[in-house]
Amino acid sequence: MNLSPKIENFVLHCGEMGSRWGFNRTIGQMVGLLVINEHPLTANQIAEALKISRGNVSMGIKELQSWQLVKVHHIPGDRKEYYAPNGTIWDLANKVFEERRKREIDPTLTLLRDQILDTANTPEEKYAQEQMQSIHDLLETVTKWSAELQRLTPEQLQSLMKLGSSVSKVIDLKDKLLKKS
Amino acid sequence: MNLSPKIENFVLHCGEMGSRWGFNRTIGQMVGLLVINEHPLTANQIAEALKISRGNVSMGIKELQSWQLVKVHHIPGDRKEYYAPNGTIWDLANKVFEERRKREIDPTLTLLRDQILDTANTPEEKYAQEQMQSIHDLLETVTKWSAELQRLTPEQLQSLMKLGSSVSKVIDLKDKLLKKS
DNA sequence: CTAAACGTTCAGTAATTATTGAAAGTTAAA
DNA sequence: TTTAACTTTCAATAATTACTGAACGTTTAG
Repeated sequence: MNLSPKIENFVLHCGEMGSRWGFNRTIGQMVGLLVINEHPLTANQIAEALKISRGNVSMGIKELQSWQLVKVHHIPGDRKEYYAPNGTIWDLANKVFEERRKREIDPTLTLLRDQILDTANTPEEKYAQEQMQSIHDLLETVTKWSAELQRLTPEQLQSLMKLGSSVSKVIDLKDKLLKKS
Repeated sequence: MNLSPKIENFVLHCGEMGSRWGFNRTIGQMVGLLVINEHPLTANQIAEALKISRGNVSMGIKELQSWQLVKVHHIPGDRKEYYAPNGTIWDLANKVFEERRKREIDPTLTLLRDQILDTANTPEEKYAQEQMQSIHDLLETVTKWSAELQRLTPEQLQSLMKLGSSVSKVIDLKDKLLKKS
């Protein structure tokens, strides 16, 4: 398991990105490695390629499974587990979004709702609640939108983009149609 | 500068979120504190409220300024600097997105483009390039979309959401209109 | 000019997070 | 049942990241 410079470069970059997207560097590299390889890899191959311990691979895989990002393959007559990405690039990105929504946005929305419902005792609390309401509305809007986008196939999205239409134009169209009907 | 339990709760939560959004916990708390307070705060007030050192506040403010998230106020006859959020909640969110795009997405796109243009020497590299192409397309699509969304006011977005229309319906409409014309 | 009031920097240290590797767990072939 | 081939776990430790506080810089009032 020796990586070509090109592929190594990509894998290292995935590591840097991974640490900004909710994983650590090593786990980012693992995803990169799995994505870039056409065939599933064993834990030992991963350890060798990334020069990390076998135990670390095991923990990384566990973490990735909690994000639903990898799936396990088996080869008849072979007891090793072979790991591969759980879906297309698009699927993986969706899963990360979805999981982060669950872990970060949803608890925040709950907290904000609780605070907003509580009565404000002072002018400071009044202002605080208004701000929390803004954050709440923003998060709700963004999550609803991303849910909408996730429903589309990448092809749908791209064909829309390629039409060169801006979303605001589409919204205008929508508004016009609604007024007519 | 003593925080009410309600507000402290919010600020602590911002700390947790901050560490998942590209800052550290303390900086997240600083943003929370500034956002929740109607009036700008001095560095000492921030240090006292969050129970951190004066030096740490200075570093945090510097970091937040590099993200364009705070602005400085001055009161005539007062040498202290007063810090406040640089815009509405919506503005702040946009700035974070924008900054992360610059720092993370753009360099990734550059790397991917370089690799894709390079000639593939082996079948593995061929497959690797295909995957990189997918990632490239995904990132481009997502950034273009988020740019579109950023152009809209929160009101526009929310009114659209409240119509109960899914984006795919809007796309269908768009397609129909294009065929007719 | 001096002192007071503020902001910044950064070396040292504390806190947190990631990794290793040895031990224990699991499975299945012989 | 034993053994070999694999995976998992986790305490110890390494690596990274964040924080403090003292020293220094700057500005202005007296």
